[in-house]
Amino acid sequence: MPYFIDVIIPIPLQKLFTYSITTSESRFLKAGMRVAVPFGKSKIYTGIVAKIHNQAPTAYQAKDIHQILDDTPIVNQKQLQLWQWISNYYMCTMGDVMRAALPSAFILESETVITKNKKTVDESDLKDDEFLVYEALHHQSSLKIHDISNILDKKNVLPVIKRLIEKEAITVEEEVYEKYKPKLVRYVKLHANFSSENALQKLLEDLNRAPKQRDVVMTLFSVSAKTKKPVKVSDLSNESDASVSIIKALINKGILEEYHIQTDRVQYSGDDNEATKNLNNHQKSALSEIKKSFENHSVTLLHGVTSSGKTEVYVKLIEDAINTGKQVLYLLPEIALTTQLVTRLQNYFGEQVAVFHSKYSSHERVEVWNNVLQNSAKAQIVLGARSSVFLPFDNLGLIVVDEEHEQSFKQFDPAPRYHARDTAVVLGNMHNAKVLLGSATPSLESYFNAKQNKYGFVELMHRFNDVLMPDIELVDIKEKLKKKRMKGHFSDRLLEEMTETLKAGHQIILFQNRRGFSPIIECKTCGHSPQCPNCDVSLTYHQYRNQLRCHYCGYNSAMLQDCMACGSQDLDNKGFGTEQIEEEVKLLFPDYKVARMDLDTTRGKYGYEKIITALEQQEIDILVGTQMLTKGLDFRNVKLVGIMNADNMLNFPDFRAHERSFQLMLQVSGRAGRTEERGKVLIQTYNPYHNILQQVSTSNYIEMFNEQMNDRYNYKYPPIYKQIKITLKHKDYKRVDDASIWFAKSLRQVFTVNVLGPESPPIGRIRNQFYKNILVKIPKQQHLGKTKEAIIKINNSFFSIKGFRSVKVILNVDNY
DNA sequence: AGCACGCCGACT
DNA sequence: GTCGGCGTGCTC
Repeated sequence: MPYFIDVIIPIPLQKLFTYSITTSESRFLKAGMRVAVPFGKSKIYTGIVAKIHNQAPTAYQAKDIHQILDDTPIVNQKQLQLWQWISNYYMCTMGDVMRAALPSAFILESETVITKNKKTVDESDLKDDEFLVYEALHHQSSLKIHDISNILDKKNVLPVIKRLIEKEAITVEEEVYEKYKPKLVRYVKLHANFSSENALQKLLEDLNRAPKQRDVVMTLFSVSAKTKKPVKVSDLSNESDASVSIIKALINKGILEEYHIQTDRVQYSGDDNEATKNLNNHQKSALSEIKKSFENHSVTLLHGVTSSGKTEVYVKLIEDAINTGKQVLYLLPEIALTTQLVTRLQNYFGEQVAVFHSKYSSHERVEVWNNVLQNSAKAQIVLGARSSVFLPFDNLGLIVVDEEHEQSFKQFDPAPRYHARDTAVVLGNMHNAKVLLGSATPSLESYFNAKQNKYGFVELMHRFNDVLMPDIELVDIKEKLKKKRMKGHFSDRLLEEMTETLKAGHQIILFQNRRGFSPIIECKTCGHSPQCPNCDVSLTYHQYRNQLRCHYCGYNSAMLQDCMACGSQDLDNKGFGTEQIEEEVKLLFPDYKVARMDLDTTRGKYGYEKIITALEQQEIDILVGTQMLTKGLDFRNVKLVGIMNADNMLNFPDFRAHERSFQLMLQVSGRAGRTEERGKVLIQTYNPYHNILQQVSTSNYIEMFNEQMNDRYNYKYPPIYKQIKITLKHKDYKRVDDASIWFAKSLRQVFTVNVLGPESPPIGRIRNQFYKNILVKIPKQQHLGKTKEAIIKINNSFFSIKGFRSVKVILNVDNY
C-alpha cells in the first residue's frame, strides 16, 4: 500500500503539502516529527508531519521526502490541535503558526553547495566570471552561493552557475544543516591505567621531575574527593593555578583522560529551596476561594489590588499543581519578566523553574523546549512571555496569566496575530488544566466574562501588611497655567511634594507616557481636544491635509481655527516626552541623581536590570520613565509618583484609551509607598473632572467598568461586539484605495452596517507602503466561524482580480 | 514567502 | 548587445 504524509511547511500558504513515503518510513514516522522536503525547483524546507495516510493525491504526483530529521516527535498531538485552533481563529496559515511556535533552530534551511566535477573542462571554453568560480574550486572543495557572490562581487550569480552546470564543470547539491548544537563541556579524569594503587604510586614518583604536572594531578584528587562529581577542565585549571597547556600535556601523555558531557546553557545555580511563605488571612481566603471557584470554573479571574501579594497566592497554587505531578505555565508580559520575579520563584522551586522569553538565544530556547517535551524535572514550571504557550506541554495542570490586562499578550505583527491570554484559555481547556487570570486592573473583557459567570471571580482587595492605598491628588494645570504657577511641565504642587520627598530621603518616579504618533490638538486655554461625533475617540490632526480625522470611522473635518469648547484661538499640538522631563528635572533639582527609563535607555540585554538595580540600591533619586515603570516591580523606597500629563493618554485615538489610561495610572500609582508609609500620587491634568481621573483617584474599578461598558455597548465595541480588522497595503496609493473600496463594498454586501471604512490610518504610509483599514464588527449572536468563512471567501475573490493581486491583505482578529 | 520565467529600460 | 528591474504564476 502506498503511504503519504501531509506536511506543514513554514511559508504562508493555506494548504498542507502531500509527499509520498516508503512503507518503512511510514512505520517510523509519526505526526509531529520534522522532515526535510524538497519544495519548488530547488529549495529544501523543514516541515512538520501533520498526518500519515494512504490517499494518493489525484491532481499531481507527490514527491518523495528528502530526509527524516527526528527520532521522536518534537511537537505533540495537543500542540497540533492548538496550532489548528490558532490558524482557524486568527485566520492565518499553519505555516505561520509553525514559524512562531518552533524555536528557529528547529527550522533548518537548505543551502546550495557547489562542487567541481571530476572530469576536467577546457578552461578556454569558460568566460571570465565562470573561470573565476572554476578557479576558486581548485582551492576550496566546495562553495556556497554566498561565497560565489563574494568572488564575483555581484548579487545575481545564478546564471553563471547555470552555465557552468551546462558545461559540466560543476555540480550543485542542496544540503541541510542541523542548527542546534548541544553545548559540550570538557571534563578530565585520571586514565584508567592508573587506577591501581601501585600504578598510581609509580606515576607520582615519575612526576616528581615535573612538579607543575604533579600539582595538577594532586589537585584533581582533592577536587574530586571534595565534590564527588566529575571535574571540569576549567575548574581544574582554576583550582591548581595551572595553565590549560599543562593539562593538555598530561592528556597527551595519557595520564589524564578527557571526555565531554552535554550541558544545558540555561542553568540554575542557587541555594536550596526555601519553604513557601505563609499567607496572611486575606491571601488565605483568596486562595481557598480560587480553589473553590476552580471546581466549577476552569478559568478564574483574580482581581487583586497592587501590592496585595498575588504572587504568593500563585506560588501556593503552583506548589499544589506540581505536587500532583502536573506542569505549570506562568505567563507574564515580556517586560515584567525581570530577574526580580524569576529569582523569587527559583527561591521556592529551584531547578524546577525554566524561563522562556525573547531575549533568550535560539539555542537556549531549544533546550527549554526539549526539557518541556521530555517532561523533565527541570521544566515543571515554565515562566515565560507570550510565545511560551507554544511549548510542548503534555500534562499541564495550571496556567497563571499574570497582568492579564497587558496588551503585549497580543501579537500584532507578523502572523499569527494571537492573544496569549486567550490562547492560554484554549490550551488549558485541552489539558483540562485550571487557568488563573490575575490583575490589579483587569481588562474589560475578562471582567465582563467573570460577570457573565463565564469565568470564576475572586477578589483580593487588601494590600499586604495593610499598607494604605496611595493618596491620589489631581492637579489642574489649566488653572496653574492661568495663575502662572507652572515651571515648564511642573506644577507648584508637584515641585512641593518632590522637594519634601527628597528631603525625607525617599525616591520619586515621574511618569510620562510618550505614546501617540500624530499630534493631538489641544486647546491651551481649556484643554479641550476635538472628539469624533460618531465614536468616542479624539480626532487626530493630519498636517499634510490640515484635517482632523477619526481613526475608527473615517470621519474627518477641516482643521479648526479656534477651540470648539471655549472659542480660544490658542490651539496647540501637544506632545512632550521623557527626555524633556528629564532635562527639566535636572535643572530644577541639580543636587539629586536623575535617571530615565524608556526604550532608548534600556536597550541591550541588561539595560533594564541595571536601572532597576540602581533604583533599588538608591543610587537614583528621581526616575523618569514610560509605561515600563508599571510592570509589577517592587520599589521599597519610592514615596512619590508624579504623572506628568494624564490627558495625552486619555486622548489617544483608540476605543480602549480610557480603559488603558485607568489601568496605567492605577498601576503606576501602585509603585508608591509599598512599605509602611503611605505613598503619594500627583496626577497633572487639564481636565481634573474627567470621569476616568475621578475613578483613578478613588481607585474605583467598578465605576470605571460600568461606565466604559456602557460606551462599548453604545458604540458596538468589544467585549460587546467582536471585531476583525482588515489592513490592505501597497506601494501605490491608487491601487490600495481602489482595492480597499472594492473589499469594503463586498463586505457590506454581507455584513451591511457593521463594516467601517476603508480609511487611512493616522500613519498612512510606512516604508513607502500605503495602508487602508477596514473594520468588521461582529455582534454576539452572529456566528464567528461563518463570519470568518465569508471574509475568506471575499478575500479569495479579491485575489482573483488581476489588479489587486499585488495588494497585501492582513487579517487581524480581535485587533485590540 | 521564495523563486523562475518573461518582458522592457540603461549601461559596459 | 547584456544586466537587471519587477509583474505573474507556482510550489505537493
